[in-house]
Amino acid sequence: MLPSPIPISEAESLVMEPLWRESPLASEQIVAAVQADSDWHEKTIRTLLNRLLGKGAVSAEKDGRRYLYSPVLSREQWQSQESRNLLDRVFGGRVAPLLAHFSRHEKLSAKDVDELRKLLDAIERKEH
Amino acid sequence: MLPSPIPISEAESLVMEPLWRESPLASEQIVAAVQADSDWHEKTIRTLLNRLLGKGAVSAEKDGRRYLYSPVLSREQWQSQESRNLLDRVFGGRVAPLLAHFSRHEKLSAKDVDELRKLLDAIERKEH
DNA sequence: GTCGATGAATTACTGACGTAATCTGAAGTC
DNA sequence: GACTTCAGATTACGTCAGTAATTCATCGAC
Repeated sequence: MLPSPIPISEAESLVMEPLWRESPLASEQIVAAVQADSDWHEKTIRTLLNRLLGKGAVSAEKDGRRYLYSPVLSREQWQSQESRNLLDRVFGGRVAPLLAHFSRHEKLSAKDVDELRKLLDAIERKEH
Repeated sequence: MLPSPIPISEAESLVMEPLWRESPLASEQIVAAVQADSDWHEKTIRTLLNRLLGKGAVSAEKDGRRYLYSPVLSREQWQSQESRNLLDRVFGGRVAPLLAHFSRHEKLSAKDVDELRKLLDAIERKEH
């Protein structure tokens, strides 16, 4: 069974960020890390952390007087959720139109193009 | 100057759908078209249409006793907005990781792969 | 064993969104 | 011209997200 999607908001994803880089972390460390990239109030960050806990997107283990938090939702799972959501909502669930869109509207560097070509090669080799 | 983004909600995008297929349309036609794909109440659809008007995502021109509506935000512009939003929020603004993600996690048909190869060829030819 | 600090839990407020119901004004009907 | 009808405009209401402030519980300091 695929991991059932855990929807998190954009603000919540920014609180996941430090946990995706390193875990477990104490809330104080999370607050510090998030504040390095934003001007959110400590209270705000703790609220978001608690909501993530409520949703099951992070877990907490008691460490003496405080908790240590770890991600349950992985960054990859989240990226999958969000990508699939865009795909379904905006491109009728089909990948090719999305990629065509990107190739038309986003500047792809020569390096991007090269990398993509290698990806395609790898996919074809896998299919045969 | 790029068209400034007009954020619309998911429900609103479903009301744009018939207008993207054909325009202008009277509200009654829009209601009928949306109801073909959903069970929303007529009032709900008209409310969404009005919000879209307020946001400037559609325009209205008087036609006797009623209005005819046309999209201002094109489907392509909307797809661009949403794609860029995903890219920035989830993939740090870089295209390659997004595509790598798709190639790893989404099933691409042989036809998709072929199509993509052609796109890459076209891009390279344009760049030289 | 009381007091303050500090983390966690609870509560709060605003705006947007989903989902309508109600009100209004003009156009057609009798 | 009063009455109905219907499109559009206004108002409503619960929920969730963003952004906190407030309260509670516990642990260490005196």
